[in-house]
Amino acid sequence: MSTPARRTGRPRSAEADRAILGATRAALVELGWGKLTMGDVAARAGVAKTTLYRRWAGKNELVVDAVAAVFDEHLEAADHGSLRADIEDVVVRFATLLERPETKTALMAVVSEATHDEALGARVRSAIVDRQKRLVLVGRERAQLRGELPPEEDPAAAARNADLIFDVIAGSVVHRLLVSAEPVDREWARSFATVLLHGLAAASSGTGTAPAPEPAREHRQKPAGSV
Amino acid sequence: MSTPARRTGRPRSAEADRAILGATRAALVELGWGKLTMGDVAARAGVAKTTLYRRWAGKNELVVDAVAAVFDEHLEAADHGSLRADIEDVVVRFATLLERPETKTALMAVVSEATHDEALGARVRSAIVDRQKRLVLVGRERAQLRGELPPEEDPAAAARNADLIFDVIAGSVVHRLLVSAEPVDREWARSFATVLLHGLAAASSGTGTAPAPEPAREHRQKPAGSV
Amino acid sequence: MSTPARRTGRPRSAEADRAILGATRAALVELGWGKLTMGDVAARAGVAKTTLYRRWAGKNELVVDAVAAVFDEHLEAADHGSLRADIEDVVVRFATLLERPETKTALMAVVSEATHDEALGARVRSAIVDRQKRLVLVGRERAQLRGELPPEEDPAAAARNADLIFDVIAGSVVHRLLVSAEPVDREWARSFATVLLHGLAAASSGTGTAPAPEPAREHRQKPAGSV
Amino acid sequence: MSTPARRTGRPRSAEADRAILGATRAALVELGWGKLTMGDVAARAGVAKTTLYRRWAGKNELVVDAVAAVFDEHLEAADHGSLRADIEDVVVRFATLLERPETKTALMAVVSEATHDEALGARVRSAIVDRQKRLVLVGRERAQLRGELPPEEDPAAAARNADLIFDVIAGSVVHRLLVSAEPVDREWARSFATVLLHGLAAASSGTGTAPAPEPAREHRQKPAGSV
DNA sequence: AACTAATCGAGACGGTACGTCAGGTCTTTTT
DNA sequence: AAAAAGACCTGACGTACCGTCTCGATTAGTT
Repeated sequence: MSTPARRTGRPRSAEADRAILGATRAALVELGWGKLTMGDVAARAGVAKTTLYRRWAGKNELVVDAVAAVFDEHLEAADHGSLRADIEDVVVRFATLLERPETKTALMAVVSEATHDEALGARVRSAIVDRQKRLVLVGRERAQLRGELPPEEDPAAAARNADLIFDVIAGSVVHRLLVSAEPVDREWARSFATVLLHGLAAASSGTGTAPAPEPAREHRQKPAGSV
Repeated sequence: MSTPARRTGRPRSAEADRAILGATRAALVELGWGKLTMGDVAARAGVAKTTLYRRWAGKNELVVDAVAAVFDEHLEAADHGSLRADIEDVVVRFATLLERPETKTALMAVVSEATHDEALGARVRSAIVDRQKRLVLVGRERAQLRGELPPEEDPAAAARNADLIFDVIAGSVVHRLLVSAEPVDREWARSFATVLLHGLAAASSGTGTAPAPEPAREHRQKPAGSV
Repeated sequence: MSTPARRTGRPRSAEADRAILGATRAALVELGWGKLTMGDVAARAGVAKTTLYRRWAGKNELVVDAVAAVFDEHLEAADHGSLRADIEDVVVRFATLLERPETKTALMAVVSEATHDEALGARVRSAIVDRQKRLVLVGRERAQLRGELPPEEDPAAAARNADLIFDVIAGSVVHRLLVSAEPVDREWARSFATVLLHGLAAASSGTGTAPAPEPAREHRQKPAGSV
Repeated sequence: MSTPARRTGRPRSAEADRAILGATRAALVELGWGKLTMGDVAARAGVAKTTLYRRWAGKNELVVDAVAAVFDEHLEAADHGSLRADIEDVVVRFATLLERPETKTALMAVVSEATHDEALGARVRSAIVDRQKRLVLVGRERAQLRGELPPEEDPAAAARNADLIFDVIAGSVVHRLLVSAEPVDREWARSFATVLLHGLAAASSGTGTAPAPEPAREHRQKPAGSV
């Protein structure tokens, strides 16, 4: 039933697929996105260039698949007993993953290409991004079961909310690591979790207004320019 | 005294610099990062390729400078009377900027390259990223003057905090737009501001612990769409 | 046994070879050596530059081969019934060949380059020069059969002699045409043949001494150093 | 009358001229014609490129002048007591000159360029070639004084004859050295002189016919391939 | 002694060609 | 039919020289 109508001729080597993806990751580590070439990957995999192009449309597609596998392997959401712990954990996990040399460049490069190639964008989202979003959903559900967050009522709102949270988490970590080029350590993760936790609570409680921020009585004598 | 030791030989044409950066931006709009070539930029600027290479080491460096000018022009922090309004405004401004065709790809591409070229990374930060960080500092100060946020006590903590906030804002917007490929509209800006506002309050007050999250009793009366 | 180990992969296009050499000759005619560029040749031949470089190391090598073909086509030694007629004929033929626009510059340019590129020199000799030397050998043999010249006894001396004669003929014609820039017409050919014919007779007869040159009666009263 | 209307302004440095020509020769030795660049010559001479172009139109003109000086220095016709000795001597002298690395390439290169630049051709002839022709004239006159050659009667024929002899001598030596790439040693010079001497005698005596070449009795049974 | 005009060094400039490299396609033989 | 091998076209790369063009700084000769 699943076997897709066995065709005539020599079947594609499954071995080759593995070798190619492996070679791609290895090349990414050694050379980075920019210097990685199809010819080089083919040579590393002990495969002809033709074989590569028979399976992937180009460099972008190949790299997306090669990197997707790495993401799949390393993103699991363990239950740490509290929402804060779960957030901190997922932040650190994601950061660790992004610090691997093969993902570091590849992700940004592929995202960059995706800005003018809608098909590639879709592939990136389905193969890499969306599977991470699952973590947010799982984490929220756990928090709700624990009573740390209120249950959802409107499914659409819930989805929007999850998207927002996901963009905040993933975006912040990526920006910290790849743009600011600063480490995501335990301390940063804790600070970030603090911000997020309070934001989350407010968003979930529907508070559309600013919190009464600790009366903040008389700081106004503070001179400008203090930054 | 300031004149930087007037050297011998024909001085570099300032005109050329302007023409090249302009041509680079034009080419970015028309072709995007990937299709932009040094030869094309030179031709558009009415300049020899060598003149380009005499001033910039390569495509990356050139694009960083060209894009930096755009950022400089469009990032100003107007005072909107409240921290929430200021946040929403900066988010929308930044998103608008990122949606321009010349910045869209260019930024990510350059960040991607910067992951294996430290000098380029430094250039990106000093020419583009750090100047945006100013907005965060200005906004915070205003909020403090308004009494919306408490004054800083530990300068180091203040700096760390500003960095965090900056990564959260910039990262979230970038991720939303370029990775998730969803629009940053007024509504999203509002939701994001809500999250950030509460997180900010908590972070500023030094609350390292989870908020007593509004005992989560009765959120259910809240209508949907609240994020 | 002769088949040179038929290899795998796409074989080189013989068509391309022909097109390239043809294009090179055409370009030489139109532009001359100096203005001929690899890119232009490739374009004329409807071939990629890389294909050119895959087969020839550079302009020099390419031109040698292209010119060699012309020489091959146009140098044949017809039997004109006498040594004098044969010499005159070969001189005129060679001159005609050298006056063709594609050979004119090309030959000297390549020789010039060969003075500091031994491999190129060897190529020039094997592809162009040595095949002309054949004409000398054939002509001498015919003359010997006719009884115009004595047979050779020492093979080594014979070879040396042929080399000498060849250098004299080729060198004189080249110098007349390309250095002195005077035409090689029937009259010049006749004068040259006269000189060579007598010299040949003396050299062949082994006469190492000057001929008794028409007693040369009494010019010696003329004072020396008059110039 | 000779002073060319002394103009105002700073006069050209005679020192520079010397330095440039010297540097050109040095560069020719080290790099050969092809790799010699104007910029390099200027640098070696400690002079700006502008200074070079103010005095010479280009590489060709510069090299012609640089090489001409070398020829001038080294070509003198000493009287060796006999026509044969004079011929051998001039052949060896010329060969020695042509074997110098700076003349070797330069001469052919310049001749090659001259084939499509008439002005350059004229310059080459007046600066280099024609001054060598003098040697032929001097040698012939001496030989006539010695009684080795008959005096000239028709001045036009005499000039034609001198041109022929000159092309034969210079051409043969150049061809031997630069095309055949064989040495011009004493032995070769002797063989060449033998050929020329007899040819000269015949040409001078107006003998337009072949010599009776030593009856050449019965060599015809000689098998082919003897060369 | 001041003026004038050409030269000098330095080096940037617009060009042209170089030879190389990667992307992707096509053709051949082998499996 | 798919695979390995490798030639092919396209197009950009970054470099090297070309010959020209500013510059500011020297030099003579002229006023």
